[in-house]
Amino acid sequence: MSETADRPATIEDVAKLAGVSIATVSRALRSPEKVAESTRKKVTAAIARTGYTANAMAQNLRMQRSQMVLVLASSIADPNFAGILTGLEKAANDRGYGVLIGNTEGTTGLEQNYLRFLSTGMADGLVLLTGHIPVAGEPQAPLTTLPPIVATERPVANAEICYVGVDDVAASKMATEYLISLGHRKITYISGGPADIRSDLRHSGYRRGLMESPELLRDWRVEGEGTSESGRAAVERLFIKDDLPTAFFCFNDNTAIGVISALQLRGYRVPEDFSVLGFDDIPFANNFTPGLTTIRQPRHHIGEKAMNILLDRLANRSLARETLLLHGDLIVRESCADVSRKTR
Amino acid sequence: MSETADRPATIEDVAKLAGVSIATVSRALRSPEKVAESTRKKVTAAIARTGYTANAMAQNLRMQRSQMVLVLASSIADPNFAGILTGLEKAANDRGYGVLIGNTEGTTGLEQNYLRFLSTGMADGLVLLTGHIPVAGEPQAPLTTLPPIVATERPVANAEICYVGVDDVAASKMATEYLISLGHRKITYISGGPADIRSDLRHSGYRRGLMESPELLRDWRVEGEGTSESGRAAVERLFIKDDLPTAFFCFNDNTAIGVISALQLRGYRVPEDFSVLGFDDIPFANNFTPGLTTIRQPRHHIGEKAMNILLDRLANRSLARETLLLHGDLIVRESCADVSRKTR
DNA sequence: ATAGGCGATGTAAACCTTTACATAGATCAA
DNA sequence: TTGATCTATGTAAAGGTTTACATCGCCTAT
Repeated sequence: MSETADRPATIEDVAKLAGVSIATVSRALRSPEKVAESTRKKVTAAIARTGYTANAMAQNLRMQRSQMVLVLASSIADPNFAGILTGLEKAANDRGYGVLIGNTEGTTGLEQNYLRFLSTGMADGLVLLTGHIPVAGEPQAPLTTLPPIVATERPVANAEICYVGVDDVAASKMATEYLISLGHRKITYISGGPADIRSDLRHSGYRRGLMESPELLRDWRVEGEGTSESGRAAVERLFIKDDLPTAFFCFNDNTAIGVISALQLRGYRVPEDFSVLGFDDIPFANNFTPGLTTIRQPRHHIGEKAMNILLDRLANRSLARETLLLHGDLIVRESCADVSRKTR
Repeated sequence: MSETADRPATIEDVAKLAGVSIATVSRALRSPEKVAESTRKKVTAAIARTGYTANAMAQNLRMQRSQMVLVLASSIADPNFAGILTGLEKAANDRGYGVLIGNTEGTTGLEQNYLRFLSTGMADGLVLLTGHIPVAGEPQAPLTTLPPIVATERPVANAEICYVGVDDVAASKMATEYLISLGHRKITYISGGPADIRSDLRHSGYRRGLMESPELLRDWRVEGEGTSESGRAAVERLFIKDDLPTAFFCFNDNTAIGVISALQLRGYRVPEDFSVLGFDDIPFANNFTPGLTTIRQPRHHIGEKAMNILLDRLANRSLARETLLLHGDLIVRESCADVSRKTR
């Protein structure tokens, strides 16, 4: 196919071969209706012969954009990350954009560093999974003017930023109501730590669920950190106090797994002795024994929506803030049981 | 800090402010030793005042590179992916490169599409986690000349391509010897499917482990697919045949988890009745009950090494093929027991 | 005193596109 | 026939860098 060239073919090579000017070649590619049928054919043929592909750097320089989006995440290893990234990536790819990833590990130093992609024009927009607006710092340019941003996974506190995520409140309310419907009357909420906004949202959803029958149920929050260790620890603290619920609604699946294993370690069975309900539906929830009853986050969908909103804003320069809360499904597996079957 | 400008400052703005030519500004940044101390100071001051950051597109166009690497993976959700990506990402970032990710989902269509980053010069190099060289196809430029490539996670068959990964053979041999040392004499290997080269490597490591005492042990391979479902299915087939091992060495942790849950479902206990050993040490292996004894892949390290090799090649244009096999550690948890304690 | 050398800086080309504007030819109406 | 209109194409500028080469002082050695 391509000419025997060490250096990739340029638009000029194509023009020469087709016997036209480079402007015509460019037009033949970008706005074919502006060039005569016959000429278009000649150009197409020349492109095929030379194996020409437009140089993205030159295009982007000229057009003042990069067709690239920066995704900033505090932990790539987070079980939710892969699913969201898949969605982000698909939507971006469908619209000719590329996804650049930046793993901040929660440090502002790395975060700073990734902002270079923004300040140098290497990325046109930003997807935030960190939960906070990147801090402007010394070493790099101050980024006085941030590009279009959309947050996913976790909302950004105190900021007018687009957000796409699961409807934490509604989903948690649904989860709690489900536990109530199974006959549970003593339900604790194991939190995800004070720093995580989502934990508060889920807590408030839980409280709304309880309000259905306020005379019977008490708002009972136990602190966790969103890890399975913290789930275990929470259970231990409850046992020490000797005040036990019949059901646990956990901030996330990791916590739920910790809770279950702590209970099992003490010789109790789930769901026969205690019911445990998680959040996220991480890939592993189904492989765990017992299968985890949980709220499924539509991760892929979340990612897709988020990217599409970002790219829309990039295209329109529309600045309307938009918040999109997606429905989370209750996935019933084996970790919750009707309280009447409780044997303890 | 920065001038009140709608448009980002260019090198020209800096030059004007500092009273020098743009060449001098460029030199002050890229080869400071070539410019007089006094001038350098003026330039630095001007840069600070304008908030100048060099335009990456212009730089890259001029220098004929992009400082970007494309990572092609068949599944972002693979439990090994996150760890490797973290390593790739860190090494790239340390050396001023960005990581562009492409999720092929195993389809050649998407794969094709991502190659545009290569043919347009948007990426300088390629990290392959797909296990095969991308196929040259119609729609995009034929990519007659592939950029520097390095494979990780899984080697590329029949190709002279750099590879960085865990030493499957050695690690599997070690795993098998460990089972033997626990007194097991009937050990099956549950494979990862015929298409996966790594499965064969691990199988051959397993066989080498058996060779220590060939008179006692038989090479016993059962087909799986690397999923927990396939692990479950493999166990069921063995029960139907009524020919059971005392220990299972599984292609990966997912399979091992499937094997264990199938055994538990039939009322057996692990490790009391059967020992099960996995591979990968996925993040979940530690949260499973029983804790999974497995081989740990040094994912982060693998990613780092792979990226560094790629960037070295990018810098030197050295074409020497290099294969780097990293040591995998045996992580002893609870899923394997001494056969003398077997109760069945 | 003067040639030669050296250090610091400027000039301009090159990297590869896109696109506003200019031009040329054709068609058409009066 | 002539001017107007329209279509197809070419010319050249612009986008922001880097860097080879030219230039210009100044210092030093003869």
